[in-house]
Amino acid sequence: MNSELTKKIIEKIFPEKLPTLEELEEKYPPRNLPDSAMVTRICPSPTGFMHLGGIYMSLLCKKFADQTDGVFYLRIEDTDKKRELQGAKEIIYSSLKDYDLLYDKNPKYGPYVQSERKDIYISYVKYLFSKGDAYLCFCTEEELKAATEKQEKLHLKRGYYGEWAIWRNKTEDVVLAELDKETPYIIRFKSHGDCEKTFIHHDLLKGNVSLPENDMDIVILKRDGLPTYHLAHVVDDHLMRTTDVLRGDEWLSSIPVHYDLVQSLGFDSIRYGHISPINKMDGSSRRKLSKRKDPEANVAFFKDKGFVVSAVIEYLLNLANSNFEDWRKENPKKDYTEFNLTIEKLAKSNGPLYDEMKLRDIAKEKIALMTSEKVFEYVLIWAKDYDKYFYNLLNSNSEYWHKIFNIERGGDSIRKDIAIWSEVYDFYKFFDVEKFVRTDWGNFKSVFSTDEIKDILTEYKALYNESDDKQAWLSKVKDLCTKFGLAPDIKAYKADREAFKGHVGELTQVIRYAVTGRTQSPDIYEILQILGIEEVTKRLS
RNA sequence: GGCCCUAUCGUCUAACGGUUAGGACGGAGCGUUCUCAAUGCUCAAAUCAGAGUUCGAUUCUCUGUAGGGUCACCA
Repeated sequence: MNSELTKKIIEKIFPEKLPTLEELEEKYPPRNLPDSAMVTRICPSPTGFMHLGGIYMSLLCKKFADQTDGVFYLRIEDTDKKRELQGAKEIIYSSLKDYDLLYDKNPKYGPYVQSERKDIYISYVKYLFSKGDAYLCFCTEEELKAATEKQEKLHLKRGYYGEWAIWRNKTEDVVLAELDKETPYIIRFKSHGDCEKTFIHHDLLKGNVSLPENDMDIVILKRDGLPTYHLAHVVDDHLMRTTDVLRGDEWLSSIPVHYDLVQSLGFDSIRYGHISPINKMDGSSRRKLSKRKDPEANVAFFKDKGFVVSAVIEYLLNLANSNFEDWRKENPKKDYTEFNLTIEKLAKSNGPLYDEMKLRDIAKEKIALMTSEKVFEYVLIWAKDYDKYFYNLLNSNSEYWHKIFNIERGGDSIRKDIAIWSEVYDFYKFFDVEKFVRTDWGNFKSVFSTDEIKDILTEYKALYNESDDKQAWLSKVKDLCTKFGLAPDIKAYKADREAFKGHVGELTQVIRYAVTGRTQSPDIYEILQILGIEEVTKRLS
């Protein structure tokens, strides 16, 4: 190696003013935390929307940090400027806020946006270059593509390695000549491994994994002067003093590269845990939740639909540690933050299938535990953004809607039929007096004829008294049963089916259908009470 | 194709090498109830296949099979 020429190259390709490694170490000192504290991070790319998997990962990282009095931080990985989308960063910030995933913003370890840390990466690239662990590569994309095709034809491993790494051992004067010609270049890492040999990676989730040593001369600095993920994340995780990296298991196979880089940079190695992503069934095969194909991959989906945030969180927690469900059963009122998440119990099998039924069940459970005030509050917030008509309706008569949401709430048998806020209006639509259309009896199935139904309604209208309590109300209904040949109670009917046309249910069905236009509804007495005598009379006519 | 990961009811998963293989969601049925929801009870439903180790294997080993991941100047 000709050190004079090397120096010349360095002068040519690296800016003069760069922070030195010593300065960086000093600027980002080890964190003053107990040994057991976990420093974790979530590193999304601002490419469009917040993925459910991102929330899942953040939730786990934050919990582990919180449980150990550590630190959870957010780093925006925007080194691919081509894929970056306007406003995407803001979506990340607001999604994390929605899910109450507060992250550390201590400026001491910032900035937390990679494009603002360019000089730092270049310093390390320069360091690698100076020690002979990096080199310039002047290959064009066409050349690389041609090489890959050739490798495929010969059934060889694809990539830039060994004898295929044609710029790996070029002499300085050749490199300098290309630089003089201003040929575009990238910087590659000079790998140290032999892919025939293996080493053991101790994974937090998967245990000991035997992997081949790295022999790939990966790109560390791209043509646009920004680092690749591999280099950037290794540098940042070190300087930000990260202790535990939890990430999708699609990264497991790049561990050899990262390990090689860490060694070469002289960093302490940190712990990695590779988690299987959430899957979805696509025909007969399962696949990762896809941005393009699956609306539920986007966390905004859950907001749109009106899923309670805590339900989504608990669903994810349940996927992470299946004992969460038992804990929740024993501690129905506790906040999920009190649950102790453990790495040992983290599901290490294949990615779970997204199960909306299960999510809905959790959501129903959550809503059932709310007071009517809370329900009102949540519905209002949802409707404000997604259903203006309903929003105005709620505001115009909030007392009325409070009563509606209080139907069969707080007693022994709490209703559990609302899972998402977008279903609320349809469920209680018949309370919308303005829009209520007179019941069409055409499809009504009953033991009674049309004339009999008319009679029932007339008689019922006459004896309905708004001030009756539930007992009085029920006994009046039962009285009417006798008159129309129905059994006042079901037991009597079952004892002697021949003696009656049916039981009390037949009669309440007529009333229900007249008042709500439906054959199914919550407690009919409460509905009558809330609608008020005037409206009831109108609907019974 | 190379390398890596994974394999228990339909789904999410439990089970120091010894259990009638447990729970939850979903499904079915019954009871209760004015309908629905809820609730209570009951039922159906699984260890991928084959070898090996062992007194004994869901659990350990190997082989096969199947699924998933990864092989970018994207993360």
